[in-house]
Amino acid sequence: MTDHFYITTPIYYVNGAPHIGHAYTTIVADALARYHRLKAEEVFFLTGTDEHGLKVQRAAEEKGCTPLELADTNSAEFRRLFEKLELTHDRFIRTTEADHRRTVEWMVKKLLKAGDIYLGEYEGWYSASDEAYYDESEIEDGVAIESGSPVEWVQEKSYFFKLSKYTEPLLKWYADNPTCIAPSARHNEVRSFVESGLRDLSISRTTFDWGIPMPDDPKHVLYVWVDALTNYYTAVGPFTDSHDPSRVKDFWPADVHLIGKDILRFHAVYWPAFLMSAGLPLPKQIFAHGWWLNEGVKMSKSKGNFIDAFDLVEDYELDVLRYYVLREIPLGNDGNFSQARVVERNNAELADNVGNLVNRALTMHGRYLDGEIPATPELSADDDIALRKTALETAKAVDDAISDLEIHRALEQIMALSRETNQYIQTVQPWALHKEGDSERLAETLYCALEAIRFVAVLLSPFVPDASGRILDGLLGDTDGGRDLVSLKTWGGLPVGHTTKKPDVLFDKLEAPPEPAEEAPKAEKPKKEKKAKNEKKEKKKQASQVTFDQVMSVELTVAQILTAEAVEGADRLLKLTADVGEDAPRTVVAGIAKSFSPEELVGLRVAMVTNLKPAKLFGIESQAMILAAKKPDGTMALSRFGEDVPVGTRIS
RNA sequence: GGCUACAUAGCUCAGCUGGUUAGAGCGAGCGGCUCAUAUCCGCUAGGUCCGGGGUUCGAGUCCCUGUGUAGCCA
Repeated sequence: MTDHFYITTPIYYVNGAPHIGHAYTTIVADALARYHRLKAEEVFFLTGTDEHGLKVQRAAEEKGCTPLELADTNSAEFRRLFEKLELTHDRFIRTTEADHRRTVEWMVKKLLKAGDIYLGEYEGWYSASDEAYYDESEIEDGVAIESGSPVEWVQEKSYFFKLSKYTEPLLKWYADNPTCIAPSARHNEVRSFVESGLRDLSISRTTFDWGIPMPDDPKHVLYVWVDALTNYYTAVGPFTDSHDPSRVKDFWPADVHLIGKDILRFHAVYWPAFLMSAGLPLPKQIFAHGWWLNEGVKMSKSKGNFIDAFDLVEDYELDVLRYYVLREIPLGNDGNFSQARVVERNNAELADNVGNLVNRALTMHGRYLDGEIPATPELSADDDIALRKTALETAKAVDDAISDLEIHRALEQIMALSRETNQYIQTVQPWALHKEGDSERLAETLYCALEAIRFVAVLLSPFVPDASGRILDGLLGDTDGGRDLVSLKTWGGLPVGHTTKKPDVLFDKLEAPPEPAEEAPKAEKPKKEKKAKNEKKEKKKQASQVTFDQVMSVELTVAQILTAEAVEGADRLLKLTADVGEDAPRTVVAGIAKSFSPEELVGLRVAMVTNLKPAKLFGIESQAMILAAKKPDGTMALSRFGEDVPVGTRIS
């Protein structure tokens, strides 16, 4: 029987532009979906948009269009993004679609039938822009403390769901299924929340009408959660137009609801309670991932520093973007999105490690064996056997890591295999075998290297699909098989006699982004210019080139630091005096106090610019400039000279 | 204020139920190869495992406590 795998992302609220968070969740889900397809499982990957609610209704009023028109427009943006990201969702669901409405109505009727819904009255401080009620303690001066948005006292009839009734069943579910909420810290968090007692949940509103009406009481529309959460059931459920009865059987319950940590409670408490009430099986896992910081700074509406999802697509190759976000942090942790780190990961791991491996191996294969894949060797050499062992173990380790949703670990394992294959080549030295004319051993070693590369490429393909595909195309051409995870159960899957073809450069090396100016205030992110990548690169190149004369116009001198002291009131400045080979020492103010104490500087011989126009800093005239390198972690390093270089020596 | 995590090499982190000289990647230093995208390979890093107390023959690994950070709750 074929295994089935059902993975969902949240549906995204059509209120505002897609940002890195939307892209991230959906890329992760896409990678997992691709992985399971590669295991020959049947996969259903669902994403979509949440389109009802007061905020959309109001925004539409302001724009002078209908809520549906606004939803159409904004939902299309998400679809456009996912198309650009080349995501492989099986359905993009919209809560305004007819089958979803049918499903929600069915769901509410189930809850009614279970006796879990009653009409009550809700009142409280309500913020329309947050679509949330706030507790008295969360209000200050008429605004919600957390979001800063205005609140008003609202009183309305409302239907309630008897959430309180499910306190014990939920606790039992958590206890019986230790991984149903992940990571484990989230499991604890949810459990302790539920242990503290649950209040019934208001599920309808009368203050707006953009939503799915309450069955038999259309004055009420269903408030966000019953509507939105139910989408997961809609997509594989019995009310879709296709009415394929096997689908709900095969795909329900979901294997993973992937979510951001901000909506954990709704998924880990409300949703299972609804399902219990409706008599449906509960999801196998709800996994809450973390958030990205923008260069170390938390993204927020008030700061306006969200990383625009379309900018990401513009700035990076898809493979590189995917690899970075999947590799850099464990799913579940917060992470820091740093351009410098993207470059490091790309250059060190994708380009130098994998890219160069493929290139060197296929070059030798083409040159030494005319690109023809030799007969599968019986392995006898220790090196060969060890490589095979690592390859097979890596495939297993990757599978284990993925089933725990430890994608970063899976990628780490794949990188280790690539690294070991480089080591293998270095050890067996095919070029030497070629020179010696040992064609038998040469064929064996190249076979092993290429087969290991096949493992790397297949394993990498859910995460870095384009480059992996190109490696496999080069290796396998249009021969059958060898491209899926099933083919990695055994070693020796290369098509014997087939002629390989070296792919074009797999991963371009990227240039490190310029360091942000030392003293520049943390301003909003500068508007990104959306030039073609090549054009950008070319520009950078030109800007970074100077003429010989320009270089020579800078007077660089070896100087010895004589004294050093802190500058009062400036935490990164030091006042130095330095012998530059002139009659009198010069005074220099240098911005290196964060990295060096005055004591450790005295006596050092360093490089200084000695014809820089003097400048006053904190009232002290600086008569030269010390050269320092700022490392990625922000600390500084000085160029240093030994005692053998006389003070005052010109550097050129 | 309550609860729950976390605090390990310059950086990012592994270290399961306690047990020989605490690991990886990156960065840095040195050396080697030349098939390769100035790539690759090898060696080197001597880190109070946040501070303090305790349990134990033995603790980074368990307990208590202090400090710091994060999340959830009130």
